[in-house]
Formats: sequence, structure tokens, C-alpha cells
Amino acid sequence: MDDAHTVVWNRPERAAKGPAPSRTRAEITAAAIAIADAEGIEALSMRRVAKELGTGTASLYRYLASKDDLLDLMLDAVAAEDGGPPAPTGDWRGDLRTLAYRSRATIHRHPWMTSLAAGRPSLGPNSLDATEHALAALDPLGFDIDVMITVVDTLHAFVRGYAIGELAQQEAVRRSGVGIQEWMDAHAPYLDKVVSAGRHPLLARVIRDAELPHAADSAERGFQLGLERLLDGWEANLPIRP
Amino acid sequence: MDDAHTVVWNRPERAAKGPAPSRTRAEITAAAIAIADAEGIEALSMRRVAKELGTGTASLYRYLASKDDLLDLMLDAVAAEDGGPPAPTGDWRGDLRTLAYRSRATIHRHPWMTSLAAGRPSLGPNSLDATEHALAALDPLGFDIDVMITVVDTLHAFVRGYAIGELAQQEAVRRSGVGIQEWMDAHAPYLDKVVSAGRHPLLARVIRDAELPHAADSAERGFQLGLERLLDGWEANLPIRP
DNA sequence: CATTACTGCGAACACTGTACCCGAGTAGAG
DNA sequence: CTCTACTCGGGTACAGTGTTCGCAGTAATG
Repeated sequence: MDDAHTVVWNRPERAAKGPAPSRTRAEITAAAIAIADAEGIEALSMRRVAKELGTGTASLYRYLASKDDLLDLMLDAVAAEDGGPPAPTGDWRGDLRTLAYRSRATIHRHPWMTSLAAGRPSLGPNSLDATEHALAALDPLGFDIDVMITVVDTLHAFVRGYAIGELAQQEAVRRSGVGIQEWMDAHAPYLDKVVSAGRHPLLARVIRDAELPHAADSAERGFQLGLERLLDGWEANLPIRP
Repeated sequence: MDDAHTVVWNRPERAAKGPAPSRTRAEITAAAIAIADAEGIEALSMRRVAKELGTGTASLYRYLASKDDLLDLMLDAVAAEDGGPPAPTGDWRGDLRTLAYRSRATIHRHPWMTSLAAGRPSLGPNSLDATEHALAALDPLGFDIDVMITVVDTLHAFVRGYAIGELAQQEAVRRSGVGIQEWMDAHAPYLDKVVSAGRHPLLARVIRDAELPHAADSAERGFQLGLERLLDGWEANLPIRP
């Protein structure tokens, strides 16, 4: 691939001269996302994508400079799922909450997102759109741009971080290839040892109290609580408008 | 490796019968961490670790069932850096703040942590210790264990999520192999185009206002602000004690 | 001492990302 | 229309990956 000096977002899709390409970047990206969704991110290889599309592997490099570029495109493509422009309603808190829930839903639909997003700045057009929308919710308040971006960043941080925790076990189980029952059985002896050793009394309470009560919506409730606390904190402490 | 049915934390390090092993798991883990710190997580291969230790590659599999186990051990080893038991001072808010800052410092020392931690539950002994300590800071308040673990989880989520955002660009630059200046030069045309297109007026303000003012401590200030808002939110809304 | 169970490890296997090179095909120049 | 300069698709090849197998050597057990 040429143009290695520039960046995937700024590279023309089609050359000026030669024959028309038979695929598009979007097509390739969609195929890659489908594979990652269905078989996990570790099953995503260039050969696998090529097979899915019925092309030769080397052909993909006519569209992408590297696999890294493909991963960037995947992340930006799913960022578009967070939704189109939900016009600011005037209720900044409600708007930000909506964005947070949408973002969480998208991550749950594509659990491989979190591991990719670590170490990859979100500079794709759809990611930038999402940030713009979040900022727009705060715009009517008339605060300094530094405050606005900080609010958006911390909110984003919480959503991403919480989702990582939520998905960690689920992803570990999936990668192990066995069912959840076998996975828990494999871990039970170790956790039992920790609990009965007595040096983690509070953790022991968590594990015991969460034996079955660990309701299916406990993660969602925790997310909701933390989100509202963070919004509370900002609402109570927004600096005086200039 | 045998004992594939059990879990790395619960597997005896030394066999009962044969000759004494010449390395330890901790030694291997330390070598792996050193490599990841110095050359990045993508440079970490089993062959590279073996070379570092002066052993044969296959020998590592006498100590570890898989590379995945090694990654788990690495994460738990750095979790120990978060520090020993900082006895609860009675000031729960200060204690949690201390833990958050320590955790952030550890992540900055080992930027590969975030990408590993995504998709990997923190069940190692040192990670469990850290959680126990965080819970201990809240224990004197006498709240329900569910509330306590939610506070700790949301705090953890914020710290992890914020660090991911902080490190994303830095890691992308490092992976690209070029200096920060070349990296920014490569991205500038694209960002200029976005800004001058005019469809992201708020982002444009962020980019322009952060041209140079983007002080070295701006990330730290954002972290501090977000953390205090989250703690504010909890402080103002802790449920009535039973 | 013989047996057993382990250790270290060279070699090999099935994969990975991707560079190179080719024939085939298309757009613009003259 | 012809010619030239380019692009597209993709087979092949290379260096590197995680991991398994089998074998020689060693320590503890009976």
C-alpha cells in the first residue's frame, strides 16, 4: 500500500486512474465486525476476512495499509451505532445519560471493543461526531470549553471502565471455550480457599452475598448508580458560568 | 502442562518428585513485565521471554500452561505495586482517593495493563487484596455490602477508563515507531479538514484551545476533577446506614 | 538399585501479518 | 484509435507466532 505517511481517515478510497475496485472499505470492515462478533476478536485474521469475502488475502492490502487500520475502521464503524444526532433537549443531564446508555449498549453488542479501544485514540469521523454531540448537550450552559470536555471525558471514562469490568468474566469464559458452569467449577476451589483463609472478610461477604442474589441486572444497577453519582457530582459542582 | 482443568492461581509451583525447577513463575513473570515495559506488549513473545532468561522456549511450558496464564500473572504482579495495606484512616474519602491515585500511577508505569485487563477478570491474589483494602476503607461506615462493592467498582471503573483515554494517544504514537512530531504531522491534515469543515464547532474549539495550552498536567487535572465529582456524588448520596 | 516422575529443550506444526511480483484491465494523452 | 502509465487481484514466500512431541538426563521413592 502507498500513502503510509498519511492516516486511514484521510486516504482516498478509490484511485484516480486504474480499474474500479471490487470491494469497499466499508464492506471489509463489516465482514471483520461480523467475524469478531461471532467468533471473538482472536479469530479475526486477514485470511479469515478474505475467506469471508471470497477474495485473496493479499487483495485486502489494496484497501488497507495494515491490520491495524482495519481495527481502527472497526472501532469507528461501531461508534456510529451509538446513534445519530439526538438533538440536545435542553436537559443536559438527561442527554448525557442517554449517550452513556447508548454507548454501553454498543459495547455489549461488540464485546471486543474494549480491548481494541485500549491504546487506540478515537479519531475516526463517527467517534468525533459522538464527542461533538456530547459537547452539544453541555453547550447551552455556556461553560468554558475546558470544563465541557472534562465532563465528557470523565463520563466516557466511566462508561468504558465499567463495561470492561462487566465484560471481563464473560469474555474470559468465552475464550476458555467451556461453558460458564465448567468455568466456575474450575475457579471454585481457588475462591473457596481464599474465602476460607479468612484474610479477606469483606470479599468473603461479597462472594457469599452474591452467591445467587447476584441478579442478572446487578451490573446494570451498578452502572446506573455510578453514572448518577458522577452526574450528581458534576451537577453540584459546575463552576459558575462566565 | 498438566492440570489444565484448574486455574493458574491454584496450581502448585513445584512438583513433588522430580528435580528442582531452575526458575520460578515470579522470575518469568518479572522478565515478561520488563520486556513489556521496555518494548511494548506486542514485543512480548514466549521466545523473547525465553531469550531474556537464557532458557529454551519450550521450557517455559513447564511453568505455565499457556501465554494467557503468563498475562494473568503479569497483571496480578503489577497489581501488587498498588501498595501494601494502607490501614484505613477513618477518612474513607481520602483512603479511596489514595487508592485511585496509586492505581493510576501503576497503570502509567505499565501502559500495557489496560489492553490486557480488558477481557480478563482480576482474580489474582494481589488484585483480591487490593479490592479488600478498598472495601475496608468503607467498612467503618457500616453500609450494606452491596453498596460498598458498588462504590469500589465504580471507582475502579473510572480509574481504568480514564487511564485508557490518557494512554491511547501515547500508545498509538509508540506503536507507530515514529516520534510524536511525525505522528502529529501525519494526523494534522485530517484534523484540519475536520475543523475547517465546520460541522464540529465544539470540537474545533477544543482542538484550537488545546493547541499549546494543552498543559502537561491537563490529564492529571481532568482525572482529579472527575474523581472528586464521583466521590462527591457518593458522599452526598450514601444511603442511610442500617 | 530399579522405578517413577519430573525437568530442560531441539525440532516441528499450524498458524499469523504482510512484501513481492505477476498478468490483466482501465483511464487519459497524443 | 494507439500507447502508456497506472491500478487491481491474488499466488507465493518469508519471518515470526503459540504450542506439542519426544527424548535425554536427574532427583526422590520403594
